[in-house]
Amino acid sequence: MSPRASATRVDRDRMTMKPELAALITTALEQLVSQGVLAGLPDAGPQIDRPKDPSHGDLSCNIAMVLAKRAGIAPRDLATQIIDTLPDNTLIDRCDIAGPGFINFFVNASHHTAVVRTILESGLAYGKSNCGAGRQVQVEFVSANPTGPLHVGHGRGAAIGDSLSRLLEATGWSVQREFYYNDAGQQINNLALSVQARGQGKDPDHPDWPADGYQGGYIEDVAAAYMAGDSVQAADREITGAADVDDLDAIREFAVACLRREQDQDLQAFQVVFDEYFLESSLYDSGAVEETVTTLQAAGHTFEDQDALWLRTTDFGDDKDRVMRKSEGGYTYFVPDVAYHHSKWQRGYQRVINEQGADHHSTITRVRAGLQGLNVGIPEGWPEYVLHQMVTVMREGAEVKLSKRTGGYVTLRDLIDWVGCDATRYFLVARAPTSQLTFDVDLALARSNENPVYYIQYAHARCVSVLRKAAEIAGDAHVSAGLAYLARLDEPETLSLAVSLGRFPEVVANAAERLEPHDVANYLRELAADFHSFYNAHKVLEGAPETMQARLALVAATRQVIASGLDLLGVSAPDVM
RNA sequence: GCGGAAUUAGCUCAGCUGGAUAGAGCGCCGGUCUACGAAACCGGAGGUCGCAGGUUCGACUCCUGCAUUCCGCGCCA
Repeated sequence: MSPRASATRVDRDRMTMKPELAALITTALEQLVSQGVLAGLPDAGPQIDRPKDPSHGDLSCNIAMVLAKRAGIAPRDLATQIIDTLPDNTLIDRCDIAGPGFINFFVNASHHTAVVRTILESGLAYGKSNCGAGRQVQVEFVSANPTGPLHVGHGRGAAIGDSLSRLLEATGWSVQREFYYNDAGQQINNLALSVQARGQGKDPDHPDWPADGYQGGYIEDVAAAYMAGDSVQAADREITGAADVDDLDAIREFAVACLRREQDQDLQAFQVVFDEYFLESSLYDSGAVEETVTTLQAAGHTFEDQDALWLRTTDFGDDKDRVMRKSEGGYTYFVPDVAYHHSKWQRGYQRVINEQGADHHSTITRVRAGLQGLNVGIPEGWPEYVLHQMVTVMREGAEVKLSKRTGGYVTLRDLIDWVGCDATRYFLVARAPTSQLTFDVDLALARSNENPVYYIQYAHARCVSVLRKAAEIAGDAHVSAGLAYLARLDEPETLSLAVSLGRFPEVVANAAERLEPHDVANYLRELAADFHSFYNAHKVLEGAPETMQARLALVAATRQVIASGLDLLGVSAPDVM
């Protein structure tokens, strides 16, 4: 286990009752060692799980089965000895030995409900941790070419990348969000030629239409604006159309600005904000591309063949060598890619995560190989990658393949227009990145519990509604008063909700460590279900005042956790729906 | 052909980095509102975790092979 992973584990466990139990078990094991029953302690601490089946207790431990062989004792016998040796404590009410040798622990109910106080006292800090310890991490995502509107795949990247960033921030990392902007290279020429052709009144059926031209309707809009002399204000530039159909440079600049502006607006509507847009063109301007080539040459990793310059990427695990400089003199895309990642390293990011579509997966080996070839001390597995699979869009039972704006692919803007920002973000982030995603537009619009976004948001709105009603009677006093009566929270549905609330810090830490934001989405679905069950089983605003106040505190804590969890996904937590 | 990802209920998907009788939602069947928000809740039926081996106290999870699907595989980006 790496030092980092080990630090993470300790940090995560500190926030739950797991470490308390782990400490008790470790004490017992030490005792057994001193008695000569065990030869030594295990390398890692005892593994403690939350059983799925309630009859197996609140926590369980497999340590007896792990140590049985080495100790020469039957697992169940060893389990008995461990239980008998456990120090006195208030955490565990009782424990069982089950199956082949599991030790099942039943936690005292007060430890479950105590989390309500913790949540209300910590507020927004509940669920956060500090295993990042303020270290820097860069997350690069979206990085779309400025040749058209963002498509649904970019949307998935935006949702995952931004949520990852939020998770890392919540676990103590200092995150920089970066968008790599491919504003140089052949595809930009194709863009300029396409706009020019439209400016000349040609359409894609015209015999002189550029070979790799972009055919979408948005090209016509750009051409019309350029010829009309419109001004375009994008985040990093303002350009006025020169209206000269022969000036390809002016067209290029104008078109890039137009599409940059459109992407900016899409991302704004999606509530995703970047700290830095890194321009590919700057790598040429600064000489970084040239420098990359000469460094790789000096390091002896290149060779010339058929008038081209090659990098021996096979030295670093690639299946074949790659061309760096084409025989006609230009560089392949992979050279600026290496220069770009080198710049990340030079900027001091010892940890970098690239969120990309899985269709780019073959560049990973190449980029890493190029970075190794530079021989500047970059670790082999640097940078990290999170790859997401394709997205298909379904509507009324059929796949949607056409979009008005592009003439082809469905855009992120289409999705936002159809179902709103919240539902779009939730659905795009709620599935494991490695699985292909079917985005069902009708499902995202449904207002029932088949739609998890509304299901979770509805739970939040319900909490707010109850709290509002209680406040009309006695202000906020009820909630704080309830902390004195948490022992009243003793029904199964109520305890189950409290247990779920207590899991939140583990879920956040684990999702951040595994770089899997969908864990949070799944957790929120379960938490909302627990809340709805509790809500239907027990009237909050009725019964004994002490019970009511305790339940109000529980509701306030639930509201807090749902809001925090939704925020990690970039989804709003409405008070009313 | 090579590389990557996937394969779990009729459908869409989880499965906590090896644990106990594999879970949700939808759909299907049956219940619950003169209402703290029914956008909700409760119950039922539904599975050979693609197939075959292996590793071990224990495999949906790890390893090997096979099958199927998707994505890449240019001196394009």
